[in-house]
Amino acid sequence: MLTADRKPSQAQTASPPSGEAWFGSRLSEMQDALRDKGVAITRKRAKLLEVLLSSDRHPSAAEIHQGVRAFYPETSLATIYNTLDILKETGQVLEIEFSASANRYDGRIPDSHPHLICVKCEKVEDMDDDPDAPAPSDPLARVSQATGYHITRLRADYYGTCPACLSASRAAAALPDASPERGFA
Amino acid sequence: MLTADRKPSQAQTASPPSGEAWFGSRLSEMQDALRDKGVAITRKRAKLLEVLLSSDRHPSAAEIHQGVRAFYPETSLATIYNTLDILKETGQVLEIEFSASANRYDGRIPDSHPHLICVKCEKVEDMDDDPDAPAPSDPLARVSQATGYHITRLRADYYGTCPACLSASRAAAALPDASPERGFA
DNA sequence: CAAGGCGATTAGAATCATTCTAATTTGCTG
DNA sequence: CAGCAAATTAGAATGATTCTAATCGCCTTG
Repeated sequence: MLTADRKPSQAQTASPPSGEAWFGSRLSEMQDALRDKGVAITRKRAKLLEVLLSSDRHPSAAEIHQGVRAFYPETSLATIYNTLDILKETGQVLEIEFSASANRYDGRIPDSHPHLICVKCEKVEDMDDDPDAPAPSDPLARVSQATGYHITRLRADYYGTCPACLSASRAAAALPDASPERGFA
Repeated sequence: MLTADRKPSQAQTASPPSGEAWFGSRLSEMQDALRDKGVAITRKRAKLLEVLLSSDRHPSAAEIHQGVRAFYPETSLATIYNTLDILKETGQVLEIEFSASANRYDGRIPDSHPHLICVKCEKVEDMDDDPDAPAPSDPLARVSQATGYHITRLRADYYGTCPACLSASRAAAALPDASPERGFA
């Protein structure tokens, strides 16, 4: 089956595999990743991780900022973005991009996965897509039916390096200091 | 099979079903949609459609602006965004959102579909995913293998209205002028 | 315990895509 | 040709994100 995070009333939640030791283990994973990267885990950064994992609403940078500020009022937004960048680099956080509003962050399931996004209230939910579902048919209809959402749009994008850029960077590896690299995260 | 738009050298292209009458028919579709919406198809708007369909690189608003300006130098960016909004509303254009850089637009295949996005050169290509492919297994590996890209991330998001907002708007329909609606496009 | 060093943090400025605003122009329709 | 609504414009406003340069805090070493 295919499920969306629901209010307590509903059955399966997608995000936390089960709802217990999960928090602690994700937290250590993230901390380990930071340590491996060689950056310090300061109190503010630790709190940021906590806020990120505690929220089930895929918070924005500003929301995380507020959460950290509740404990360390002197925290600047720059610190949030800074730490979020590091977490992105280490694959510990998934950035859900929007152009018209603020990005949202998912620290619970850092791997690529589908989301359910309400275009009205801006809720962002994790989604589980079950491999052994019946008929693939129309994904929009299938997801609508399974989640109770009225799905109108699917966004599926693969990010990577194109063949041309791959060979360009291979060439650059030989004689360093070559072509300009612009690009998406 | 699964293919990406390639330079002339390569085989299948994903976007134009075949490469002939396609342009004209897409153009009429878009124009019809605008007419149905009751908005005028001015010379600038007509040129915008042309620019959008001529480009195979998923242009940004600024790039479209330049393209239209080549013919009507007095065109303002506001007109571009304005028309793009109408096209989005009518489902004639697909917006590919980025937060760190400008959005990109796809007028060739306005329906939801996956894209291949090079994180280095920022190229955006349409992708065809074939239903009768062999093993689903790891989508990243599969797409990498099929396209020559080095795929590192998949973004799959479903957009729609959540159950709560659905019932809220049904209620609002009864007694109009109710709850604030914020939301994504 | 002092000095040095370096990463973390900060406030605020800068950037940049997008949206808004208010005024002007355009192109009908009668 | 008058009148009107839609289209268009320049420029200001917004808002998320990034950058900058200065300060701070903490750890190590002498």
